[in-house]
Amino acid sequence: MFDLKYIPTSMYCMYSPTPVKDSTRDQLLEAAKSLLWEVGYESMSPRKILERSGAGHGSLYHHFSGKADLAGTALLEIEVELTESLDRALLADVSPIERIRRFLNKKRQGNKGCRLGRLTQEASIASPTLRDPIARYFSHAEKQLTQTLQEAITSGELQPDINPRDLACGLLSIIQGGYVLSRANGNGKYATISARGALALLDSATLK
Amino acid sequence: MFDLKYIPTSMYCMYSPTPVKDSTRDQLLEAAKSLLWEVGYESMSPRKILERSGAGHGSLYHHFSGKADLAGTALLEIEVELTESLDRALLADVSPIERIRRFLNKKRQGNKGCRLGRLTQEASIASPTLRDPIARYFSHAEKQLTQTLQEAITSGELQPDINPRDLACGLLSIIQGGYVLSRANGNGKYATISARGALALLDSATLK
DNA sequence: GTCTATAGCGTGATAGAC
DNA sequence: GTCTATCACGCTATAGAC
Repeated sequence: MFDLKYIPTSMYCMYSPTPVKDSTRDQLLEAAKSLLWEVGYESMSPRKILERSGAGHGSLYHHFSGKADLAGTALLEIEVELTESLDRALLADVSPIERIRRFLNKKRQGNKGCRLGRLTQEASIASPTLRDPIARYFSHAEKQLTQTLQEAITSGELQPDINPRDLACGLLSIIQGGYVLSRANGNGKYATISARGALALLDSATLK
Repeated sequence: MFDLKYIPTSMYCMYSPTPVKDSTRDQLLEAAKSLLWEVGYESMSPRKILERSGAGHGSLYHHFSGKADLAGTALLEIEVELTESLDRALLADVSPIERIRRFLNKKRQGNKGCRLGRLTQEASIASPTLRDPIARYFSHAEKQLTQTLQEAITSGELQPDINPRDLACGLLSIIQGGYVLSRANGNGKYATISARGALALLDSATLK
């Protein structure tokens, strides 16, 4: 049996023409998703979730087994959203290198951090409920970028002596590290500056 | 008057032939430094600090005004240590590009994260006590890397159309992002893989 | 300089009425 | 499905004896 309750909110549209986004459960999820981005998992107290969602104490523990369960469900939705966004950037409607550029040029909120990457430092991600969505997203991103870079080599756009997987990880890291620099310097622009550095390097490895 | 109490432990050797590293205050600092690396600031409770250091409750609040003060002092020491390590890698005893390679090739503990970068996601770094040492380190690193890359361009090692500051931020980001990937994947090797990607890109931007 | 006792507060969850 | 009351616990800090 396929329990509709466990389908991420962002996927409802695939199954229902009128997605119910204003149920108490959904409001709890939206509150959790925004708090995970703003303050992370450990600092996201039930109190804050209830304040932001407008839900009552009873509702949280009725719809979810607890904080970890709510966060895990929220992370599943975030995973879907980020994965869709990544796949859109890498859509094969332009040349492989052009897709990579589109990915690097994405708008990013440096001062807030990556919605998944920022949770990576917390001790609590040792728990599979929290770790799995994060690990799956990065694993998918690595795979898709590697494949796109491999295509770029095959098509003669990129120097053939470059290891596509190493470069894929390097590019993913630049994005994640750009967030770190942004927060360290208290200046969201560092995410953009770092991406620009990556674009320049990529350019010099590109065969004209 | 220059208060010796505020000289980072790692600098004692410069002033005294027999550095006192076993005082209760120093034990508290060492415990805080290791905990900041392992669990971060917010999860570093006074209880854990006292357990690890062997000090008693009274000592903590005698030597420091509280948790924030202790952490701030510990961060000052970490800042000095990381800065020294960076400067050693960039020592001008080899060619500029070779110095950059030495920096990228440093041994790193991917599964633990950067001792300063990992604190970047916590809400508490809004406080200057915690933010300043982190911001100073990254600012210094950006400056030193930029200068080294500029030298590489001047000496004809690096393509002149590359913006040294953008690239400096890109390289710093790759290191920081490598830590993020390592923790996301639960595999410390990603820090090395990302650095390898950076080295390859740098190679292709280097004039042979 | 270190000890013990204690305090106020927030967290994360449970119980049971409605 | 939501409400209020309540709980045990850990956090961070203070007080005052020694």
